[in-house]
Amino acid sequence: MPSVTVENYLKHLLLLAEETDGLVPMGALSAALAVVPGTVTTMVKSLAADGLVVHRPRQGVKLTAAGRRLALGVLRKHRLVETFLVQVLKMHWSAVNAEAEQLEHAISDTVLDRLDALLGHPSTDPHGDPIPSRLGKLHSQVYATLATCPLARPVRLVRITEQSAEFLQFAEQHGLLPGASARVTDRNLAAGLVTVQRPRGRPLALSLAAAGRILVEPAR
Amino acid sequence: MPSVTVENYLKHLLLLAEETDGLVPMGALSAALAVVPGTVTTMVKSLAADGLVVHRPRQGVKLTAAGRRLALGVLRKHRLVETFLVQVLKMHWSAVNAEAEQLEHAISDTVLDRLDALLGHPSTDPHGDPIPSRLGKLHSQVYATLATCPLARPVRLVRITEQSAEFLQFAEQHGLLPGASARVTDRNLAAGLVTVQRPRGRPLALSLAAAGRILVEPAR
DNA sequence: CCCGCCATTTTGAGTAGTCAAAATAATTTC
DNA sequence: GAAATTATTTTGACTACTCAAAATGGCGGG
Repeated sequence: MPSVTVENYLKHLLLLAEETDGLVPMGALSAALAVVPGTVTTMVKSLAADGLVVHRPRQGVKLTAAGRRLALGVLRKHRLVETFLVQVLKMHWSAVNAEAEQLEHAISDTVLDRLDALLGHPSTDPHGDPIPSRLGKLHSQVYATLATCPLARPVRLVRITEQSAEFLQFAEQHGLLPGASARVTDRNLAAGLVTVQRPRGRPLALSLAAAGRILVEPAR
Repeated sequence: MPSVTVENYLKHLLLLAEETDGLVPMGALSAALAVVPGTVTTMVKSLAADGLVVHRPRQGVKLTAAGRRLALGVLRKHRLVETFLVQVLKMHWSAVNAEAEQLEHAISDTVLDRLDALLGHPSTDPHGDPIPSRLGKLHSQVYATLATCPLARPVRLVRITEQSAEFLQFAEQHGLLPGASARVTDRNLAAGLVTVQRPRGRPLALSLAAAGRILVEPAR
């Protein structure tokens, strides 16, 4: 049975792999886990010895098939627990990430399956992030973001890829929830500013970085 | 924040204190936690240094007020989680102890309060064990058991103080659930045997030890 | 009163995970 | 192409928890 620590290394590796697409640099992992780089090196070598990752020294790490399978299991627990906390316990979506961080390591597969059924086998969590299936399929679609979508066209928000409670509260405050409609009216690369327009709302300015965390699809 | 290990030491100490009423011998704790006695000695000394227990060398341990408060918190989580697993997720009561053993260390007070409200603030868990209140009150009543109650009088089962899945399945098989009615028709101390009669059932023989784990109150 | 038994404590050692800081590579800069 | 910067790895040390096995203390039986 993998330890809590191992599960966290694998989970973050999976999350970082989505972005960096290939080898994850040690520094990125170190930052994500909030441990010093030396610790990551040590730990990654032991994960490699267990066949969960491959380590290219001085270059980075990536998951093996076995490591990915484990990581998907943890991610599934995390996102199903989040969904439960919001839908059944009526918690605020900005608070559930921290809670799920703990519970994902304590919940058994048996309990998870019951939870899944209770929730009606949801395919995304409250942030719009896809929930891996029991078999470890992750229907990860490539979406545009508010930083990259066409100007002036109506879009629907599908996913907020940022977990910090502050950001999520800010997003909600301005109606930027999964499912909402909007339109990017202006994008100023030089200033790093994006202006979005919500139906019946005033224009809202976002940093390019923030806009890049909000995934959208064409409306209608 | 106390570690999982510390929480387990304190919880088992609380449970054992109910039985031994006073100082818990090191050996009992060692057996309950499934670690060698030397480990318990070391650990208890460090708990004592933190003011969570008092250690009388060569005699035993007991909780301080601070230790008891923490232990009651853990027990509350354990029993509320068990109740949730049975009532909401419809799990079998013989399986939930093992699950709760894990979850009790991962669930926050916030989530716990919501769970408590969702369940309607129950006062006992599915085994009939009392759930400590949020303030740490444990309405522990003194009950008779099938090994000590008057002969021939109708009684109602209120609580099964044994968590092993095998025992619980056996109990259920014969209708020995909290809430059920029964009558002790015979008690043979020499043979260590108790005979109980359920309404519309055949007489059932139990060991004295098993009978002592089933708490009852006078029916009606 | 001493012997032996049992529970407990001590001692020495191991595992998992972590940090601080020095050593080493790789990459960029000039 | 040497020097400087930055990422990574090594080394040595620490914490929390555990076990095995030897030492100790208390107690009942003779």
